[in-house]
Amino acid sequence: MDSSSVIKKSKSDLAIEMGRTMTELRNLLRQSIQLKIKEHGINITFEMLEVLYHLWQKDGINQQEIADLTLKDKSSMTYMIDNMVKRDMVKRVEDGLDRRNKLIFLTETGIELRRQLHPWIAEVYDLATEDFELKNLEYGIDMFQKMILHLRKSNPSSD
Amino acid sequence: MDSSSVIKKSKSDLAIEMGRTMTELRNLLRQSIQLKIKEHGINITFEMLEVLYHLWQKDGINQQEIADLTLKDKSSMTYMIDNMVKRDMVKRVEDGLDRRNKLIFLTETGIELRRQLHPWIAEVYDLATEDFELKNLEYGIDMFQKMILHLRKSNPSSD
DNA sequence: GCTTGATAGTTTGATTTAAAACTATCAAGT
DNA sequence: ACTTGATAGTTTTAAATCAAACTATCAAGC
Repeated sequence: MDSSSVIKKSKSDLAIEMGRTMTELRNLLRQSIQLKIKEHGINITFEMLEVLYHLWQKDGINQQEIADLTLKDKSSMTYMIDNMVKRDMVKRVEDGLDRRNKLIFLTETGIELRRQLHPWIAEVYDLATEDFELKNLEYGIDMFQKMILHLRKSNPSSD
Repeated sequence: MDSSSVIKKSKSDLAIEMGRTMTELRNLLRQSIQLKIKEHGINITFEMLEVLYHLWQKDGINQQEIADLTLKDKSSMTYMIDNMVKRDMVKRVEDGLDRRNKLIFLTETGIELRRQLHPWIAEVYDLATEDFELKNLEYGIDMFQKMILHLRKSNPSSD
């Protein structure tokens, strides 16, 4: 275990390695899902799918809320929603109660897409976590959230 | 543990949640490091730093290898290296042994940057992993690599 | 009511990214 | 030598990204 033939890595080396592995996994997940979408000849990007995913769970939220959920800037969201409106997946509706808001609702097309796409997403994630226990995943999530807390503590500006 | 008052999440729900947390952490790491760079008035992006990081460990590799290490497309690397050459951090050298390759070497400036930047990177990662044991990190890396293996198995094209 | 600060969305500009089509080069088998 | 397939790099194009400056609206306190 501590044999001299094994190169010893420092904690920050390991942390950097974990960051890299994390990115590799995320790229691969995107790639796998995008491949599956393409195989079925659907004209939609991975990023749009991320937005749809949240709308399927809660329809009629505003752009800022979607931006928070997808961890993107609100200006990116203007661009994204524009694009999704063009492709008739969602529609913008003025909020009568607060006229600053534009509420985003799924169109029939957007609702219909769920039937096709949701199983594929689940399939990819299930494949990735094939031989995992629930508690493995919980452990991972917990570790990340701890790291996020540490970083936020020293950099409170970051929401 | 299995109380009816607790909402039960499926494995793929948890996997998706982990994906989100992962992205949040990555954004935050980038943000923290970029802030630190900016505080010290250095004109360099996080992405360039990632390239430098690998060159500091092994100088004189080709663009494709850097792309693999940083998990980016080779066309992104053309753009990136162009930019870094302009800022005199690296130089392109034709490989006499294989004329397809352009070997990337650090300039004096690029070497010098290590002294300043490396401690900051380590500092951010150390902060993030403050109260972690080495084995926590190893556990996380191991979990990611398993997931990557599963995905690659079913999608061998993805290098 | 009016001011002040916060919030939602947009626009603009610059950067980063990947996919696809392309050129050049190498390497292996015939 | 010659073909064939693989590999490295570039160019082009379309998406996606964020920061900063801007408009419109709300909400709280005076």
